[in-house]
Amino acid sequence: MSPTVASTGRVPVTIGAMESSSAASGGSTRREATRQKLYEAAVTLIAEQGFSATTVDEIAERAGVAKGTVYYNFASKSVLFEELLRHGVGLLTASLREAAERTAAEGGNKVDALDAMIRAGLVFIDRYPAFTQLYVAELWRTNRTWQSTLMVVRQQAVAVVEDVLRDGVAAGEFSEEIDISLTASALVGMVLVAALDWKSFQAERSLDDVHAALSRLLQGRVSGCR
Amino acid sequence: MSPTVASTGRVPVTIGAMESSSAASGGSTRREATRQKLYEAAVTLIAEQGFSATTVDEIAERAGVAKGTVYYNFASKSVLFEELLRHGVGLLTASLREAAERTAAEGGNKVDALDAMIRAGLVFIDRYPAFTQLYVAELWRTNRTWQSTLMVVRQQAVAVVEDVLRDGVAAGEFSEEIDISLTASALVGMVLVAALDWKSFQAERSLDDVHAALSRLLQGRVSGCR
DNA sequence: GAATTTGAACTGACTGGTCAGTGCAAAAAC
DNA sequence: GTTTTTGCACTGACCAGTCAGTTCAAATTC
Repeated sequence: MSPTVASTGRVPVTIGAMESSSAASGGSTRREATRQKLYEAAVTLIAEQGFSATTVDEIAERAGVAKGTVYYNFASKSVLFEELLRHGVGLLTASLREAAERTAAEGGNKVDALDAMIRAGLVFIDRYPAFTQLYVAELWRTNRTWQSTLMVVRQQAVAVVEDVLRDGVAAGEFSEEIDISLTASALVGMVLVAALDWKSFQAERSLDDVHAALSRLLQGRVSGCR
Repeated sequence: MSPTVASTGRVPVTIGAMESSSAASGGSTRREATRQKLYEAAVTLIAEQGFSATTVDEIAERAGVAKGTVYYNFASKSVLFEELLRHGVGLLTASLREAAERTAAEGGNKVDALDAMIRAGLVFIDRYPAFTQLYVAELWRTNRTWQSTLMVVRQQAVAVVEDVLRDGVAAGEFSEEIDISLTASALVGMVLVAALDWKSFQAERSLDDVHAALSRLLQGRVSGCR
């Protein structure tokens, strides 16, 4: 699973191994490896500086690859970015869905499922902080070429949360009066911002600390609970 | 309060009137007016495209001003941006603090104060969506010239929420076990993301709808409340 | 199994264009 | 007459994308 990367002492910001056309055949693993390196280089640079401020030369240099290679592997700078987005959000939604299904299999209720998804979200952000940062920075922008990609990808992620809320209402666990989509957004925001603040400003805290704080908030154990 | 803007049919994205050195003296209002126009132009363009992708020529053009005027009024493109940030967050914190103080004066408890601040946050985002968007996009970035400005400004805003939480714990209204800073971050995130999603993807909803959904979440009336 | 061919992968110098910031003389506003 | 704005030409740096050429491992031929 972990990619075979050259010996940079950098923090692993891997966006996971890509399995696509070359799964069964022992075929072009080389190409996948360079694409992976480019993803890793691009994700941190763009998270730090933004898309426009990051040059293709920088990405190539950090990936340890010539500029031409970038264009051999991706049609353009924004295509590279779009594929990075799609790939990263794919990992996130898979992880969220897995968390929800796991609690269901273990006989947990829907609050447990939400709680497990919060943890899965935190684990994801803990592992891929740069990706998360970049995602948040681009999500609400308009007028950009990858806008449609972003919309699709956002909907995938939010839908997982919405599904759990819907099931919870159907099962009588949540009030019928909750607004599914607004509540889902709010929950996502809660996790996203708390986690980014955690990573940026108090990195010394443990994941369990953050999870505990968010759980408390979710279960209304902060504000009295009438 | 509402600025005297030229006759563009554009949505008012004003960042409020600036009172600084020219408060008492009836002095150079003219200069302030062009600065205001530049803020308005810059905030929407940067929100849409990002800082680096926005050119000074564009800003000048949208403000209906010559390029030279931009540099007559601001030392550089990033100085313009920094002052925009400081100014906008100043408005936000003032509004949050005012909401908290108003409920206190009316004899409300701390949950009421939080609720009022949620509403104040929503009202702010409703009025200045572009500013909010731009703020979120930049907040967690590192390695940029205005990083320190951003940190200061963030701390101001979060501190208002933290103060209310601290008071609530002291008054025995909130559990002693809550983590002040993490909870504050989470609450801010809840409002921020829900509101941005509202403005971006379901602009037809009313502010009251959004407020109601967030209130419910705050008071734990979503997840059973045991 | 040595010699030769093939082609996917990669390279990096180069091009055409863009943009932040400057300089300044003249006009307008106050 | 001072402050502010205008218009516009100019510079130097920077950058996305191109392309002719290189590399090398595997396939093919003899």
